[in-house]
Parts: sequence; C-alpha cells; structure tokens
Amino acid sequence: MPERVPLVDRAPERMRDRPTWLISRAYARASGLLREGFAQGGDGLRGHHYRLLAALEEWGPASQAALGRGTGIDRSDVTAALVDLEARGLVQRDVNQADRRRNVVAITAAGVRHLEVLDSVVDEIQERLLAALSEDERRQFITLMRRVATDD
Amino acid sequence: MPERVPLVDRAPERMRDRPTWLISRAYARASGLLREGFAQGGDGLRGHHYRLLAALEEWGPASQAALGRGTGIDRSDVTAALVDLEARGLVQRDVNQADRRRNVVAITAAGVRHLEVLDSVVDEIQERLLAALSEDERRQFITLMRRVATDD
DNA sequence: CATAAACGTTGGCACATCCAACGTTGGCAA
DNA sequence: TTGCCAACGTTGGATGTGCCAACGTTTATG
Repeated sequence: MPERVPLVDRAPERMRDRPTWLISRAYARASGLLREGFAQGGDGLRGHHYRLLAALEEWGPASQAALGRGTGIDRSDVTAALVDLEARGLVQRDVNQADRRRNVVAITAAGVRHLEVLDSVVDEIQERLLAALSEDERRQFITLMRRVATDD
Repeated sequence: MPERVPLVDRAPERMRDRPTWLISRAYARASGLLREGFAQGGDGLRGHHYRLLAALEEWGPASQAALGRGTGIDRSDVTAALVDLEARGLVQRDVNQADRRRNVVAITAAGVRHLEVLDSVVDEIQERLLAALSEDERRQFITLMRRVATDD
C-alpha cells in the first residue's frame, strides 16, 4: 500500500476543497521552499530578515517601531531580527540624537548586496511554486489571492 | 498618521504581489479566523483535533499510525491530540488485540455531535474568508489553489 | 532464534506570531 | 517647571504548527 497521494489530498473529504485547508497546504509548501532557499543562499536568515532588509532598501532609514508598523512585524521580533542583521554587517543601528528613544536603522552596502541575492532566491521560489500554472492563471491567482488575503 | 493600510499591503513593494507573501497573509487570516471560531464553539480544540475527528468519522476506526499517514499529521502530534479528544469523551482508544502494538481509535457519539458543530463553524469561516469573491471566482480560486498546494 | 520493522509515546527543536512588562526618553498640560 | 502619559527598544514568555530522534513494546522476517 504505497499510498502515493499528494499531501493536499491526504485529508478527510470534507476538508479537501475547503479554502482554509488549501491555503494551509499552500502555505506549508511555500514556507518549506523558502526555508530551503534561505538555508542555502541565505546565510541563516529567514523571512523576517528579508522583509526588513527590503523595507530598509525601499523606504530608507527608519526607526525600529516604524519598521514594525510598516512591515506588520511585532516590535520585539524586529529587535531580534535586527540584532542578527547587525551582527552580519547588513544593517547599521545608531541612536537618533534628535530623539534618543529611537534608533536609526539603515541598510549597509553589504546589506543591499545580500538583499539582491535573497531577491533572486525568492524569485526562483515563486517560479517553482507556480510551476503548474500558465501565465494567465498566475495573474488570476495573484488577483484572487490579493482579495482573499486582504482583511479590510 | 493613522496609516489605514491592509496588512497585506504593509510590505515592501517587491513583496506585495509575490505569491509566497500573499499566501502567508491569507494563511494568517484563515488561521486567525479558525482560531477565533474554535475558541468560541470548539471547546479549546484546534486544527489537529478537527482533522482527526473528521478522519475517524469518514474512514471509521483506525490505528494512530494510519491516522497520521492519512491526515499528514506526525505520529507524535496524533498522540497528543488524541489524548485531548479522549479526555473530552469524543474518541475512544483501545489496544488492538490482534496486534497489541496498535490502538484502535474510534469516534464516539459525542464526538460525532461535536464534529457537526465544528463543521458548521468551519463552514462559516470559509464564507467569511471568501466574502469578497463571487461564486465563479470562488470556484476559480479553489481550482487554482489545489494546483498550487499540490507538491507532486 | 535473531534481527529488523512498526507502533505509541516522550521530549525536544524551529519558526512565526503575539502579548506583557520594564527602564529610558520625550511631549504636553496643569 | 513639574508631573503625567505616551512612545521607544528590549527582554521574556506563551501559543500553534510542523519535524525529528529516541525509547520500550510488540510483531514480522530472515
């Protein structure tokens, strides 16, 4: 009984076509691919690190609280991730002299280079994730997904 | 600066339309709704418990290892969830006398009743999750999602 | 009969998410 | 100016989901 059944179908029938189930399986697959990709080309960094590097590159230097609000990452998790990034020299943190409660966080040149590496890793993963879909279907998927993911 | 921006858009631009990002946001929303629903009508049960009850109701009594293989839940997590379910009287476990390594797990009458409650909770959540989509779009979404979630 | 495999169980790790509390610093109103 | 409150960064912890390793027990296989 080899039971060669895709994981998404190894579920009671009443769950198989439920959006919540499909989403959880897609999430498991996507985060597995991301973890794998980051483990290889990512120097031990993870989703939070990538999000923060990208935010800093696009929005310029910011305080940690602003980063948290902007990216939806909890303040405490921002702190932890920035400690890692700073230890790798990908980010620089200084006390804001105009308001000494705040840090000014900026991406470094090495951080920008690393972000570009991560970008290509992440891009390749999108490709693998949607490999089964045509171009048209990919656009549809993204459009529908945006509306499901938005909790207005 | 109220910044009334949906969480899905509170992200660096390079991430906003990436499937991995949209999936992770949809997952966060779906599991939030499920947690909320289970907390109210679910007696402290969670996804694993629901999956196992549904599997037992659909497939009949089974060993724990078979349940794990059938549902994609790790053996150790199956054990933990069944302990909870048994404590609530929703499931019965007996040693299989024909093979004393195995337990025979069966859903009880109370388990079936509880499963029906959970079913309606879960159904209502699908409705809320896809509220923004038309009937046609929901079918499209499910079709596409199945293919993305499948890691053949 | 000896070795290997399957079973249920325990304990642990990793990750993402979220919350509470603390000391520090700054803004603002009495 | 002073006193209170809010924002900041940080620490520590809880939760849920997913894995994996190891163990003793029991069965199957050589």
